[in-house]
Amino acid sequence: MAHLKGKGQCSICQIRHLSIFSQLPESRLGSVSAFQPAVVTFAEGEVVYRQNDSAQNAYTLRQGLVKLIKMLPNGRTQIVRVLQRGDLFGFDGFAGERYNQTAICLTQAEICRLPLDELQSLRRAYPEVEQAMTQRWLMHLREAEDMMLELGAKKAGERLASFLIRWSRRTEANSEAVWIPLPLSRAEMGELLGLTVETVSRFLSEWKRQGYIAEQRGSIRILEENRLRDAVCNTGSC
Amino acid sequence: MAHLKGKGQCSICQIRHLSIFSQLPESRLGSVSAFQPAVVTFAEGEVVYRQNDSAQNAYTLRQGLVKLIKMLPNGRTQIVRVLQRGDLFGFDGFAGERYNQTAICLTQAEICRLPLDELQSLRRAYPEVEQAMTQRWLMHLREAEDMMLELGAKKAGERLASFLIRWSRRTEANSEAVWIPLPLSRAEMGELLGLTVETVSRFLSEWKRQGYIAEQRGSIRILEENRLRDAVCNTGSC
DNA sequence: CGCCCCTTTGAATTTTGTCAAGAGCCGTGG
DNA sequence: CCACGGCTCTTGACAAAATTCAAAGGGGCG
Repeated sequence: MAHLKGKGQCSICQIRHLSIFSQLPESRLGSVSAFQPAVVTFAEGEVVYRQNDSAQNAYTLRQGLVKLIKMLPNGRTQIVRVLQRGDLFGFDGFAGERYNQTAICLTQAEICRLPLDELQSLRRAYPEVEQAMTQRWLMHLREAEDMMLELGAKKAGERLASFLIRWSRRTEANSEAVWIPLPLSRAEMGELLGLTVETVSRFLSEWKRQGYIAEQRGSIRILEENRLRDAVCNTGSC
Repeated sequence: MAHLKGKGQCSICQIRHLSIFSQLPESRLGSVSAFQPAVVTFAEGEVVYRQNDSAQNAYTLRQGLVKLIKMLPNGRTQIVRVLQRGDLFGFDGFAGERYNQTAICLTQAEICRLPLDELQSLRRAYPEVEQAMTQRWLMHLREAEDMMLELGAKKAGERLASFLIRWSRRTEANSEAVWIPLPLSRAEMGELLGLTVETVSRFLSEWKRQGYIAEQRGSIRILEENRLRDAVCNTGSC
């Protein structure tokens, strides 16, 4: 079960530079009680919040990975985003009253919990915070649009290949021939890309046979990014 | 070619209640020069701005419909949003320097042009404007996520059916048995839903034969919404 | 009227999903 | 430490879905 680790202290937080509070002068962080939010730890697979729950808190991811998913009544699932360190999520309360997705931990995770009303006051009080949030929302909107292009205009192999390349770039500047953690099951990659487990598995196996990629215990290595891209995106689709 | 109609006057603008300036007290609108933005008319098919152009202006749609599209190098395109009266678009300049999509008029359109730097000052000067913009961005983000679910988790018929239903609700509260303008070609519906012209055409023909929908000169009428939904979403997918 | 574009329809083909079986991996408990 | 049970992953064969290619029909506009 989710476990309250204690009060966080923004002033000494190691990921603050990645958070929406990155631009706040340090002097502002010391005394204010709003800057001592609850830090909660979650095990792999645990739910942070559920779609349609009433939205009370926003969260900042400190450690680990979290997926945001949406589900159809029949159970088919779509991952709409995979969150990283420093990402703010669960801010749906600013737009409606209920969460619009379900947040589930992909790995063990450490998450900072911010009551929405406090976050609202912080936004009002500190233009830096307001601006950081806006910046992120616009970025997310862009990413969501990019993802619509992936899902709507590319086929299975193209989607999977560009996902792998994007994923590895997101952790490593020079992504070729480096082991990159990829804690997503075949099923989860499928849910992210609108494919079945089997389709994902088939492409990955094929690329491993070809030597374009290598895989090991939840990590992946792109050996031949160009040939991977070429194999799949031969018509200029990536 | 796009044609400058003149200066708009926000104080007497008929769609102001739909715009990001809806909550501004009327007294603020009179004298300020920023509230006399350029009004431009476009013909069907004309481009308002292009992906990767440097972003100088944001726009508010006054009349007509506009699509925002993204394109792959190989020409496959995805419509990421269809804009309505009052919608703000082209605000990419707040997040990067370049437009992230191409905006094309689906019909003849009348569009209000707001230089981004002026809009930026307005945001700073008027919290109502800031708030209205944020509200819309969050809404768009939600819609984008909903669309990802459509594209990733539904099949052709399901996507098309729920698109038609959403589209008709968006114009009419009680959408059944009312003629709703639908100025999208088969190709465009395909680009929106990640399908080919032929697939779209086949489903629509079939539903017309079944009497679920009727069509006439760019308008559509949903005759049997429930049966349409049932026919396609039998497994609870809609 | 004739041309052009959009749409419809059919048939063949490709892509992806479904079903089923087996292999590999991991943690648990004996 | 090993065996067992429950997973995820892989692979094959088949089925379904969607695309592609081709051709013909229709409607609007010059």
